[in-house]
Amino acid sequence: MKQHGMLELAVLGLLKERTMHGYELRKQLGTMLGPFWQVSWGSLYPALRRLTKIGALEKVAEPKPRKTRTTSKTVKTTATTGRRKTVYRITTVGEELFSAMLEETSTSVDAEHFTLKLAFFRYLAPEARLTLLERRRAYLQEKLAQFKTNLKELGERIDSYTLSLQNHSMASTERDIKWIDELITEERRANPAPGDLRNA
Amino acid sequence: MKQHGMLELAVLGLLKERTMHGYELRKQLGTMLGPFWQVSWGSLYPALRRLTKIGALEKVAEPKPRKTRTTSKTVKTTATTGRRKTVYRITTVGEELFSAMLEETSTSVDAEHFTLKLAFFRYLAPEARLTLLERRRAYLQEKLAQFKTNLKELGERIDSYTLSLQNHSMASTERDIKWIDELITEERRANPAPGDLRNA
DNA sequence: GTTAGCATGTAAGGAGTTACATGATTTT
DNA sequence: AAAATCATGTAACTCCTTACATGCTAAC
Repeated sequence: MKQHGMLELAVLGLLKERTMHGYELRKQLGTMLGPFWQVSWGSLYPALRRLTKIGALEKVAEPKPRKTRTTSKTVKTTATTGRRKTVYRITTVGEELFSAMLEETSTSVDAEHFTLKLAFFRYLAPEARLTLLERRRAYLQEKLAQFKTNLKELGERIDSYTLSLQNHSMASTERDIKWIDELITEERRANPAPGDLRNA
Repeated sequence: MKQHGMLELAVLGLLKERTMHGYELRKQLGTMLGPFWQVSWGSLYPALRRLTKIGALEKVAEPKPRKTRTTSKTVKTTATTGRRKTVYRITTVGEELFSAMLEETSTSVDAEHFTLKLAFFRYLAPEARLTLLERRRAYLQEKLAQFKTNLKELGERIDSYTLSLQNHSMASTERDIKWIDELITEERRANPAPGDLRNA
């Protein structure tokens, strides 16, 4: 039971839709979560092994050891090196692990965790979605308050670059909050809470 | 010669202004770079030791070993444990290290590095500032293009959450670019390049 | 026939975190 | 006198990256 494991959550989530091999997985990661999310081979492949070892994934197509017809030299059967497309499929264990990780609300407040979970929101129950959105909102609001305190403390003795930085960061945070608000509104509209008599 | 060492750069930069002890340093870090930048003790204190060891910092006020008047029990001189406010000062070596790290353009393209360097922009030469700004701009533009490619590739089969995420991220990136543009404009206005005849 | 992209992995290490451990000083 | 906050540090660990190492396959 890992606390973090963002990569593992992402991998499991992608494999829920269809089987894929490592190389493909990496590209999909970039397309789904945006171009800032780039994983290296050095972390992806070990993650796949780990997940396979604990039974969350299984190899669907063993890379058939093939005879290397290396332009008629020595025809050697490269059993260990005969690797080509190790395709992975998620298991029942994996599905459960995915759900557990997705539902764990404790760590999901920072930008990266939140972004990742949002990408798999459709797998979450409506109430869990709202919880997450509200936690994220509260976190951002807290940071916003800290920005304001900072600016007062810094007062005059602050150079133009730092000031510009603070202002830009604050504005970004404010827009993030507005965006979360939109998501919350939309969420409530689609899944009204029991007892919510807004459209009576 | 570390490639990264963001923390060390930040510490040196703050100590350029005035001497500080660890605890104070941590708070200043938060106020200067925004509330998202929180370092833990477990990384700050080791960093201070490292910097001291290589001669970039020096302890300005040894924590005087004092007699612990522990309510008249055994009056023991706690020499090793008698620690209270280890104040650090930057040395000439440290100043040079700071400049070297700040001027190193290679790694400063991601958000965190860029933010950090911007906070110390006044210590950079105008040309170096422009170089950094333009590198960051190019990086963001590249990411923006990737966003657009992604959206085309994903096409229809994308859920509303992921779509919202992509759109928000793209909009953020676009605003970041605009902000950089403003910084560039302001920079050129304040320090016109030789041969720039804009205000002839 | 050689470059570019596909495909998989390992070893070493960097940068930081959490949890632990201790004690002083100030505020309530 | 208790609680909060100031203050410093260590050990173990996590997650990820870079650099290395290998080889296939398609395109030009």
